[in-house]
Amino acid sequence: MGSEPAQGASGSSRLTRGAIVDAYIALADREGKAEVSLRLLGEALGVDPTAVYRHFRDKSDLLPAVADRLLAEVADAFQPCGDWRQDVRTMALEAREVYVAHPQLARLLAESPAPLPNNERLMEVSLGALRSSGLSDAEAANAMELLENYIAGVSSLSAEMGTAEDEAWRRQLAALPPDRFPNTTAVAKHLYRGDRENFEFGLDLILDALQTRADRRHS
Amino acid sequence: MGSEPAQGASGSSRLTRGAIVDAYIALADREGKAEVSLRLLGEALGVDPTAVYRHFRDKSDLLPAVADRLLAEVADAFQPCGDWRQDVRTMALEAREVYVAHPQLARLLAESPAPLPNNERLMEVSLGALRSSGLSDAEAANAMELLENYIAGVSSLSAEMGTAEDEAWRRQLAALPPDRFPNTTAVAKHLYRGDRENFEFGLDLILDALQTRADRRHS
DNA sequence: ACCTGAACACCGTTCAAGT
DNA sequence: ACCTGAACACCGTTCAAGT
Repeated sequence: MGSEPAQGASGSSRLTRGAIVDAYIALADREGKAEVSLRLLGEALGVDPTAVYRHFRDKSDLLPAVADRLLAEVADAFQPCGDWRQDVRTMALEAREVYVAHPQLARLLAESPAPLPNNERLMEVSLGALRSSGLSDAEAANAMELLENYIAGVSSLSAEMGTAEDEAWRRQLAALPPDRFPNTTAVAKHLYRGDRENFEFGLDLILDALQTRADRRHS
Repeated sequence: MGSEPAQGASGSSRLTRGAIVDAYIALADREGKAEVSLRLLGEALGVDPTAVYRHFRDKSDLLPAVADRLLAEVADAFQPCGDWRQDVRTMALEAREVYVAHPQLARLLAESPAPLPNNERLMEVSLGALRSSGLSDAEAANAMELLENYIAGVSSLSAEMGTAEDEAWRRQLAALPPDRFPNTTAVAKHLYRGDRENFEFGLDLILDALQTRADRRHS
Protein backbone atom coordinates (compact mmCIF):
# COMPACT_ATOMS: atom_id res chain seq x y z
CA MET A 1 0.00 0.00 0.00
CA GLY A 2 2.30 2.76 -1.22
CA SER A 3 5.09 1.76 1.12
CA GLU A 4 8.16 2.36 -0.97
CA PRO A 5 11.20 3.31 1.10
CA ALA A 6 11.00 6.99 1.96
CA GLN A 7 13.79 9.14 0.62
CA GLY A 8 15.07 12.42 1.98
CA ALA A 9 15.63 15.72 0.23
CA SER A 10 19.07 14.62 -0.88
CA GLY A 11 17.81 11.49 -2.61
CA SER A 12 19.56 10.99 -5.89
CA SER A 13 17.57 7.84 -6.65
CA ARG A 14 14.37 7.95 -8.66
CA LEU A 15 11.19 9.65 -7.50
CA THR A 16 8.34 7.51 -6.17
CA ARG A 17 4.75 8.17 -5.23
CA GLY A 18 5.52 7.28 -1.63
CA ALA A 19 8.40 9.74 -1.41
CA ILE A 20 6.24 12.50 -2.87
CA VAL A 21 3.46 11.83 -0.38
CA ASP A 22 5.95 11.77 2.53
CA ALA A 23 7.51 15.04 1.45
CA TYR A 24 4.10 16.64 1.02
CA ILE A 25 3.04 15.72 4.56
CA ALA A 26 6.31 16.96 6.04
CA LEU A 27 5.94 20.27 4.22
CA ALA A 28 2.24 20.62 5.03
CA ASP A 29 2.93 20.15 8.73
CA ARG A 30 5.62 22.80 8.62
CA GLU A 31 3.39 25.21 6.69
CA GLY A 32 0.47 24.84 9.08
CA LYS A 33 -2.81 25.57 7.32
CA ALA A 34 -1.17 27.23 4.31
CA GLU A 35 -1.34 25.32 1.05
CA VAL A 36 1.76 23.53 -0.18
CA SER A 37 2.79 24.56 -3.70
CA LEU A 38 4.23 22.10 -6.15
CA ARG A 39 7.22 24.39 -6.57
CA LEU A 40 8.02 24.11 -2.88
CA LEU A 41 7.40 20.37 -3.01
CA GLY A 42 9.82 19.99 -5.90
CA GLU A 43 12.46 21.99 -4.09
CA ALA A 44 12.11 19.82 -0.97
CA LEU A 45 12.54 16.73 -3.12
CA GLY A 46 15.53 18.18 -4.94
CA VAL A 47 13.71 17.85 -8.21
CA ASP A 48 12.07 20.01 -10.84
CA PRO A 49 8.62 21.18 -9.68
CA THR A 50 6.94 19.54 -12.65
CA ALA A 51 8.50 16.13 -12.03
CA VAL A 52 5.54 15.30 -9.77
CA TYR A 53 3.36 15.21 -12.88
CA ARG A 54 5.13 12.02 -13.93
CA HIS A 55 3.61 10.22 -10.90
CA PHE A 56 0.30 12.02 -10.33
CA ARG A 57 -2.10 13.33 -12.92
CA ASP A 58 -2.36 16.69 -11.17
CA LYS A 59 -2.50 18.16 -7.70
CA SER A 60 -6.04 16.93 -7.05
CA ASP A 61 -4.76 13.43 -7.79
CA LEU A 62 -1.96 13.77 -5.23
CA LEU A 63 -4.12 15.10 -2.39
CA PRO A 64 -6.27 11.96 -1.88
CA ALA A 65 -3.10 9.89 -1.69
CA VAL A 66 -1.89 12.18 1.09
CA ALA A 67 -5.22 11.91 2.90
CA ASP A 68 -5.18 8.14 2.67
CA ARG A 69 -1.69 7.98 4.14
CA LEU A 70 -2.82 10.03 7.15
CA LEU A 71 -5.89 7.86 7.66
CA ALA A 72 -3.62 4.82 7.61
CA GLU A 73 -1.99 6.14 10.80
CA VAL A 74 -5.36 5.96 12.53
CA ALA A 75 -6.33 2.58 11.16
CA ASP A 76 -2.94 1.01 11.89
CA ALA A 77 -2.77 2.30 15.47
CA PHE A 78 -6.24 1.16 16.48
CA GLN A 79 -6.48 -1.88 18.78
CA PRO A 80 -10.06 -2.99 19.55
CA CYS A 81 -10.80 -4.03 23.13
CA GLY A 82 -14.20 -5.60 22.41
CA ASP A 83 -16.42 -3.10 24.21
CA TRP A 84 -18.24 -1.26 21.42
CA ARG A 85 -18.51 2.03 23.22
CA GLN A 86 -14.90 2.11 24.31
CA ASP A 87 -13.74 1.12 20.85
CA VAL A 88 -15.71 3.84 19.08
CA ARG A 89 -14.52 6.38 21.63
CA THR A 90 -10.87 5.43 21.27
CA MET A 91 -10.98 5.50 17.52
CA ALA A 92 -12.70 8.88 17.48
CA LEU A 93 -10.10 10.42 19.77
CA GLU A 94 -7.22 8.96 17.79
CA ALA A 95 -8.72 10.20 14.55
CA ARG A 96 -9.16 13.64 16.06
CA GLU A 97 -5.48 13.75 16.99
CA VAL A 98 -4.52 13.13 13.38
CA TYR A 99 -6.90 15.81 12.10
CA VAL A 100 -5.58 18.36 14.57
CA ALA A 101 -1.96 17.44 13.86
CA HIS A 102 -2.57 17.83 10.12
CA PRO A 103 -4.92 20.79 9.60
CA GLN A 104 -5.08 20.15 5.88
CA LEU A 105 -6.56 16.67 6.16
CA ALA A 106 -10.19 17.72 6.17
CA ARG A 107 -9.83 19.69 2.97
CA LEU A 108 -7.94 16.80 1.41
CA LEU A 109 -10.68 14.34 2.32
CA ALA A 110 -13.37 16.58 0.89
CA GLU A 111 -11.37 16.61 -2.34
CA SER A 112 -11.38 12.82 -2.66
CA PRO A 113 -13.83 11.71 -5.34
CA ALA A 114 -14.06 8.12 -4.09
CA PRO A 115 -13.91 6.36 -0.70
CA LEU A 116 -10.25 5.99 0.31
CA PRO A 117 -8.97 2.49 1.17
CA ASN A 118 -8.07 3.41 4.73
CA ASN A 119 -11.35 5.24 5.18
CA GLU A 120 -13.06 2.00 4.22
CA ARG A 121 -11.05 0.13 6.86
CA LEU A 122 -12.10 2.63 9.53
CA MET A 123 -15.73 2.45 8.46
CA GLU A 124 -15.70 -1.33 8.64
CA VAL A 125 -14.30 -1.34 12.17
CA SER A 126 -16.74 1.34 13.35
CA LEU A 127 -19.69 -0.46 11.82
CA GLY A 128 -18.64 -3.68 13.51
CA ALA A 129 -18.56 -2.00 16.90
CA LEU A 130 -21.86 -0.19 16.41
CA ARG A 131 -23.70 -3.27 15.15
CA SER A 132 -22.51 -5.26 18.16
CA SER A 133 -24.14 -2.69 20.44
CA GLY A 134 -27.63 -3.86 19.57
CA LEU A 135 -28.52 -1.03 17.21
CA SER A 136 -30.41 -1.94 14.05
CA ASP A 137 -28.52 -1.99 10.77
CA ALA A 138 -30.09 1.29 9.73
CA GLU A 139 -29.24 2.92 13.07
CA ALA A 140 -25.68 1.60 12.96
CA ALA A 141 -25.24 2.96 9.43
CA ASN A 142 -26.60 6.36 10.42
CA ALA A 143 -24.46 6.41 13.55
CA MET A 144 -21.30 5.56 11.63
CA GLU A 145 -21.96 8.26 9.06
CA LEU A 146 -22.71 10.75 11.81
CA LEU A 147 -19.56 9.91 13.74
CA GLU A 148 -17.48 10.17 10.59
CA ASN A 149 -18.87 13.63 9.90
CA TYR A 150 -18.63 14.71 13.51
CA ILE A 151 -14.99 13.70 13.78
CA ALA A 152 -13.91 15.18 10.47
CA GLY A 153 -16.04 18.31 10.70
CA VAL A 154 -15.43 19.32 14.28
CA SER A 155 -11.76 18.31 14.40
CA SER A 156 -10.84 20.11 11.22
CA LEU A 157 -12.71 23.19 12.35
CA SER A 158 -10.66 23.40 15.52
CA ALA A 159 -7.50 22.63 13.56
CA GLU A 160 -8.22 25.53 11.21
CA MET A 161 -9.08 27.96 13.97
CA GLY A 162 -6.07 27.15 16.11
CA THR A 163 -6.18 27.11 19.87
CA ALA A 164 -4.15 30.23 20.55
CA GLU A 165 -7.05 32.68 20.46
CA ASP A 166 -9.34 30.84 22.88
CA GLU A 167 -8.66 33.15 25.77
CA ALA A 168 -9.05 36.26 23.63
CA TRP A 169 -12.46 35.05 22.49
CA ARG A 170 -13.55 34.30 26.03
CA ARG A 171 -12.47 37.74 27.20
CA GLN A 172 -14.17 39.47 24.30
CA LEU A 173 -17.43 37.65 24.96
CA ALA A 174 -17.24 38.43 28.67
CA ALA A 175 -16.87 42.13 27.84
CA LEU A 176 -20.10 42.29 25.80
CA PRO A 177 -22.84 44.67 27.08
CA PRO A 178 -24.79 42.63 29.67
CA ASP A 179 -28.15 44.21 28.82
CA ARG A 180 -28.08 42.91 25.25
CA PHE A 181 -26.08 39.75 26.05
CA PRO A 182 -27.22 38.59 29.51
CA ASN A 183 -26.68 34.88 28.84
CA THR A 184 -23.35 35.21 27.09
CA THR A 185 -21.81 37.39 29.77
CA ALA A 186 -23.19 35.13 32.51
CA VAL A 187 -21.53 31.96 31.20
CA ALA A 188 -18.55 33.41 29.33
CA LYS A 189 -16.11 32.01 31.86
CA HIS A 190 -17.13 28.48 30.88
CA LEU A 191 -16.61 29.07 27.16
CA TYR A 192 -13.71 27.88 24.98
CA ARG A 193 -11.95 25.95 27.73
CA GLY A 194 -10.37 23.50 25.32
CA ASP A 195 -11.30 22.08 21.93
CA ARG A 196 -10.42 18.58 22.97
CA GLU A 197 -12.59 18.68 26.08
CA ASN A 198 -15.51 20.01 24.06
CA PHE A 199 -14.98 17.32 21.43
CA GLU A 200 -15.18 14.67 24.16
CA PHE A 201 -18.26 16.33 25.63
CA GLY A 202 -20.07 16.04 22.31
CA LEU A 203 -18.76 12.56 21.62
CA ASP A 204 -20.04 11.31 24.99
CA LEU A 205 -23.42 12.93 24.41
CA ILE A 206 -23.71 11.07 21.12
CA LEU A 207 -22.54 7.79 22.68
CA ASP A 208 -24.99 8.23 25.58
CA ALA A 209 -27.88 8.65 23.19
CA LEU A 210 -26.78 5.72 21.02
CA GLN A 211 -26.50 3.48 24.08
CA THR A 212 -29.99 4.48 25.22
CA ARG A 213 -31.40 3.52 21.83
CA ALA A 214 -29.47 0.26 21.75
CA ASP A 215 -30.64 -0.71 25.25
CA ARG A 216 -34.23 0.15 24.37
CA ARG A 217 -34.19 -2.42 21.57
CA HIS A 218 -32.97 -5.10 23.97
CA SER A 219 -35.66 -4.68 26.61
CA MET B 1 -24.99 47.11 9.97
CA GLY B 2 -23.42 47.52 6.54
CA SER B 3 -26.75 48.05 4.85
CA GLU B 4 -25.90 50.56 2.16
CA PRO B 5 -28.09 50.18 -0.93
CA ALA B 6 -26.74 47.36 -3.06
CA GLN B 7 -25.58 48.31 -6.51
CA GLY B 8 -25.46 46.16 -9.59
CA ALA B 9 -22.64 45.49 -11.98
CA SER B 10 -23.55 48.60 -13.95
CA GLY B 11 -23.32 50.89 -10.93
CA SER B 12 -21.62 54.14 -11.83
CA SER B 13 -21.95 55.49 -8.28
CA ARG B 14 -19.18 55.06 -5.72
CA LEU B 15 -18.09 51.75 -4.31
CA THR B 16 -19.21 50.77 -0.80
CA ARG B 17 -18.32 47.95 1.57
CA GLY B 18 -21.88 46.67 1.37
CA ALA B 19 -21.82 46.53 -2.42
CA ILE B 20 -18.51 44.66 -2.38
CA VAL B 21 -19.83 42.10 0.12
CA ASP B 22 -23.01 41.62 -1.92
CA ALA B 23 -21.07 41.11 -5.12
CA TYR B 24 -18.70 38.68 -3.41
CA ILE B 25 -21.57 36.52 -2.15
CA ALA B 26 -23.26 36.52 -5.55
CA LEU B 27 -20.03 35.46 -7.22
CA ALA B 28 -19.16 32.87 -4.57
CA ASP B 29 -22.55 31.23 -4.99
CA ARG B 30 -22.09 31.07 -8.74
CA GLU B 31 -18.55 29.68 -8.40
CA GLY B 32 -19.56 26.92 -5.99
CA LYS B 33 -16.66 25.91 -3.81
CA ALA B 34 -14.03 27.60 -5.97
CA GLU B 35 -12.38 30.69 -4.51
CA VAL B 36 -13.43 34.10 -5.79
CA SER B 37 -10.53 36.16 -7.07
CA LEU B 38 -10.35 39.90 -6.58
CA ARG B 39 -9.94 40.30 -10.32
CA LEU B 40 -13.27 38.58 -10.94
CA LEU B 41 -14.84 40.60 -8.14
CA GLY B 42 -13.62 43.84 -9.67
CA GLU B 43 -14.97 42.86 -13.06
CA ALA B 44 -18.39 42.06 -11.59
CA LEU B 45 -18.42 45.46 -9.91
CA GLY B 46 -17.33 47.23 -13.10
CA VAL B 47 -14.28 48.52 -11.31
CA ASP B 48 -10.53 48.01 -11.25
CA PRO B 49 -9.61 44.84 -9.32
CA THR B 50 -7.52 46.82 -6.85
CA ALA B 51 -10.29 49.28 -6.01
CA VAL B 52 -11.44 46.90 -3.26
CA TYR B 53 -8.26 47.77 -1.36
CA ARG B 54 -9.68 51.23 -0.73
CA HIS B 55 -12.43 49.67 1.43
CA PHE B 56 -10.79 46.56 2.90
CA ARG B 57 -7.23 46.17 4.10
CA ASP B 58 -6.81 42.95 2.15
CA LYS B 59 -8.74 39.82 1.20
CA SER B 60 -8.62 38.37 4.71
CA ASP B 61 -10.28 41.58 5.91
CA LEU B 62 -13.10 41.20 3.39
CA LEU B 63 -13.88 37.56 4.14
CA PRO B 64 -15.11 38.02 7.74
CA ALA B 65 -17.44 40.76 6.54
CA VAL B 66 -18.89 38.28 4.04
CA ALA B 67 -19.26 35.63 6.75
CA ASP B 68 -21.02 38.05 9.05
CA ARG B 69 -23.48 39.02 6.35
CA LEU B 70 -24.40 35.36 5.84
CA LEU B 71 -24.82 34.77 9.57
CA ALA B 72 -27.13 37.78 9.66
CA GLU B 73 -29.52 35.83 7.44
CA VAL B 74 -29.78 33.15 10.11
CA ALA B 75 -30.08 35.54 13.03
CA ASP B 76 -32.67 37.75 11.31
CA ALA B 77 -34.87 34.86 10.21
CA PHE B 78 -35.00 33.15 13.60
CA GLN B 79 -38.26 33.40 15.58
CA PRO B 80 -38.16 31.78 19.03
CA CYS B 81 -41.22 29.82 20.10
CA GLY B 82 -40.25 29.48 23.76
CA ASP B 83 -39.60 25.75 23.88
CA TRP B 84 -35.82 25.43 24.29
CA ARG B 85 -35.46 22.21 22.39
CA GLN B 86 -37.59 23.32 19.48
CA ASP B 87 -35.76 26.64 19.31
CA VAL B 88 -32.31 25.09 19.24
CA ARG B 89 -33.44 22.62 16.63
CA THR B 90 -34.95 25.26 14.38
CA MET B 91 -31.92 27.48 14.58
CA ALA B 92 -29.56 24.61 13.84
CA LEU B 93 -31.50 23.59 10.75
CA GLU B 94 -31.73 27.16 9.49
CA ALA B 95 -28.02 27.66 10.03
CA ARG B 96 -27.31 24.45 8.17
CA GLU B 97 -29.30 25.68 5.18
CA VAL B 98 -27.11 28.76 4.96
CA TYR B 99 -23.92 26.73 5.24
CA VAL B 100 -25.03 24.35 2.52
CA ALA B 101 -26.22 27.20 0.29
CA HIS B 102 -22.86 28.96 0.68
CA PRO B 103 -20.13 26.29 0.72
CA GLN B 104 -17.45 28.90 1.40
CA LEU B 105 -18.94 30.08 4.70
CA ALA B 106 -17.12 27.61 6.91
CA ARG B 107 -13.71 28.57 5.56
CA LEU B 108 -14.65 32.24 5.92
CA LEU B 109 -15.63 31.77 9.54
CA ALA B 110 -12.42 29.94 10.36
CA GLU B 111 -10.59 32.92 8.90
CA SER B 112 -12.25 35.40 11.27
CA PRO B 113 -9.85 36.47 13.99
CA ALA B 114 -12.57 37.76 16.35
CA PRO B 115 -16.17 36.78 17.14
CA LEU B 116 -18.44 38.23 14.46
CA PRO B 117 -21.36 40.44 15.58
CA ASN B 118 -24.01 38.15 14.15
CA ASN B 119 -22.26 35.10 15.57
CA GLU B 120 -22.55 36.75 18.97
CA ARG B 121 -26.28 37.26 18.43
CA LEU B 122 -26.72 33.58 17.59
CA MET B 123 -24.67 32.50 20.59
CA GLU B 124 -26.75 34.67 22.91
CA VAL B 125 -30.02 33.20 21.65
CA SER B 126 -28.72 29.63 21.85
CA LEU B 127 -27.39 30.14 25.36
CA GLY B 128 -30.73 31.57 26.46
CA ALA B 129 -32.55 28.51 25.18
CA LEU B 130 -30.06 26.05 26.68
CA ARG B 131 -30.00 27.73 30.10
CA SER B 132 -33.79 27.67 30.26
CA SER B 133 -33.68 23.89 29.85
CA GLY B 134 -32.36 23.36 33.34
CA LEU B 135 -28.74 22.68 32.40
CA SER B 136 -26.05 24.22 34.57
CA ASP B 137 -24.18 27.25 33.26
CA ALA B 138 -21.13 25.14 32.52
CA GLU B 139 -23.22 22.51 30.71
CA ALA B 140 -25.08 25.18 28.72
CA ALA B 141 -21.79 26.77 27.69
CA ASN B 142 -20.34 23.43 26.62
CA ALA B 143 -23.54 22.55 24.77
CA MET B 144 -23.59 25.85 22.90
CA GLU B 145 -19.96 25.49 21.86
CA LEU B 146 -20.59 21.91 20.77
CA LEU B 147 -23.66 22.81 18.74
CA GLU B 148 -21.81 25.68 17.08
CA ASN B 149 -19.00 23.32 16.06
CA TYR B 150 -21.38 20.55 15.05
CA ILE B 151 -23.40 22.84 12.81
CA ALA B 152 -20.44 24.57 11.20
CA GLY B 153 -18.27 21.48 10.92
CA VAL B 154 -20.78 18.96 9.65
CA SER B 155 -22.70 21.35 7.39
CA SER B 156 -19.63 22.71 5.70
CA LEU B 157 -18.28 19.22 5.21
CA SER B 158 -21.41 18.18 3.34
CA ALA B 159 -21.38 21.46 1.44
CA GLU B 160 -17.82 20.80 0.29
CA MET B 161 -18.45 17.19 -0.66
CA GLY B 162 -21.58 17.88 -2.60
CA THR B 163 -24.56 15.54 -2.68
CA ALA B 164 -24.18 14.27 -6.22
CA GLU B 165 -21.85 11.39 -5.47
CA ASP B 166 -23.86 9.84 -2.63
CA GLU B 167 -25.19 7.01 -4.72
CA ALA B 168 -21.78 6.28 -6.24
CA TRP B 169 -20.27 5.98 -2.77
CA ARG B 170 -23.06 3.69 -1.62
CA ARG B 171 -22.62 1.47 -4.65
CA GLN B 172 -18.86 1.33 -4.27
CA LEU B 173 -19.13 0.36 -0.60
CA ALA B 174 -21.71 -2.30 -1.41
CA ALA B 175 -19.33 -3.82 -3.95
CA LEU B 176 -16.50 -4.30 -1.45
CA PRO B 177 -15.32 -7.90 -0.83
CA PRO B 178 -17.69 -9.27 1.85
CA ASP B 179 -15.03 -11.40 3.54
CA ARG B 180 -12.91 -8.40 4.47
CA PHE B 181 -15.84 -5.96 4.82
CA PRO B 182 -18.74 -7.98 6.27
CA ASN B 183 -20.27 -5.08 8.20
CA THR B 184 -19.93 -2.51 5.44
CA THR B 185 -21.47 -4.68 2.77
CA ALA B 186 -24.27 -5.73 5.13
CA VAL B 187 -25.45 -2.19 5.86
CA ALA B 188 -24.32 -0.38 2.71
CA LYS B 189 -27.88 0.13 1.55
CA HIS B 190 -28.54 2.34 4.59
CA LEU B 191 -25.50 4.56 3.97
CA TYR B 192 -25.44 8.08 2.52
CA ARG B 193 -29.19 8.43 2.24
CA GLY B 194 -29.12 12.19 2.63
CA ASP B 195 -26.85 14.67 4.38
CA ARG B 196 -29.77 16.58 5.80
CA GLU B 197 -31.36 13.48 7.31
CA ASN B 198 -28.07 12.44 8.87
CA PHE B 199 -27.56 15.95 10.23
CA GLU B 200 -30.98 15.74 11.91
CA PHE B 201 -30.19 12.26 13.23
CA GLY B 202 -27.09 13.59 14.99
CA LEU B 203 -28.79 16.76 16.14
CA ASP B 204 -31.60 14.78 17.75
CA LEU B 205 -29.11 12.44 19.44
CA ILE B 206 -27.37 15.45 20.97
CA LEU B 207 -30.68 17.04 22.02
CA ASP B 208 -31.86 13.74 23.52
CA ALA B 209 -28.74 13.50 25.65
CA LEU B 210 -28.92 17.16 26.69
CA GLN B 211 -32.55 16.75 27.72
CA THR B 212 -31.69 13.67 29.78
CA ARG B 213 -29.03 15.63 31.63
CA ALA B 214 -31.30 18.60 32.16
CA ASP B 215 -34.12 16.42 33.50
CA ARG B 216 -31.74 14.62 35.83
CA ARG B 217 -30.86 17.92 37.52
CA HIS B 218 -34.54 18.68 38.13
CA SER B 219 -35.44 15.46 39.89
C1' DA C 1 -10.55 60.87 -1.01
C1' DC C 2 -10.94 57.42 -4.13
C1' DC C 3 -9.71 54.85 -8.45
C1' DT C 4 -6.38 53.21 -12.15
C1' DG C 5 -2.76 50.55 -14.24
C1' DA C 6 1.65 48.80 -14.31
C1' DA C 7 4.50 45.90 -11.81
C1' DC C 8 6.17 42.14 -8.54
C1' DA C 9 6.31 37.74 -6.68
C1' DC C 10 3.84 34.08 -6.68
C1' DC C 11 0.47 29.96 -8.40
C1' DG C 12 -0.94 25.11 -11.40
C1' DT C 13 -0.26 23.12 -15.66
C1' DT C 14 1.35 22.08 -20.56
C1' DC C 15 4.65 20.72 -23.79
C1' DA C 16 8.67 20.38 -26.49
C1' DA C 17 13.19 19.06 -25.51
C1' DG C 18 16.53 16.41 -23.29
C1' DT C 19 18.65 11.84 -21.16
C1' DA D 1 10.48 5.94 -19.18
C1' DC D 2 11.36 9.73 -16.62
C1' DC D 3 13.02 14.56 -15.84
C1' DT D 4 13.90 19.53 -17.29
C1' DG D 5 12.90 24.25 -18.39
C1' DA D 6 10.51 27.60 -20.76
C1' DA D 7 6.05 29.25 -21.32
C1' DC D 8 0.98 30.36 -20.43
C1' DA D 9 -2.74 31.92 -17.88
C1' DC D 10 -3.72 32.84 -13.68
C1' DC D 11 -3.25 34.68 -8.41
C1' DG D 12 -2.87 38.71 -4.17
C1' DT D 13 -0.81 42.87 -3.33
C1' DT D 14 1.96 47.37 -3.74
C1' DC D 15 2.62 51.83 -5.36
C1' DA D 16 3.14 55.76 -8.22
C1' DA D 17 0.09 58.24 -10.98
C1' DG D 18 -4.17 60.15 -12.10
C1' DT D 19 -8.88 62.65 -10.98
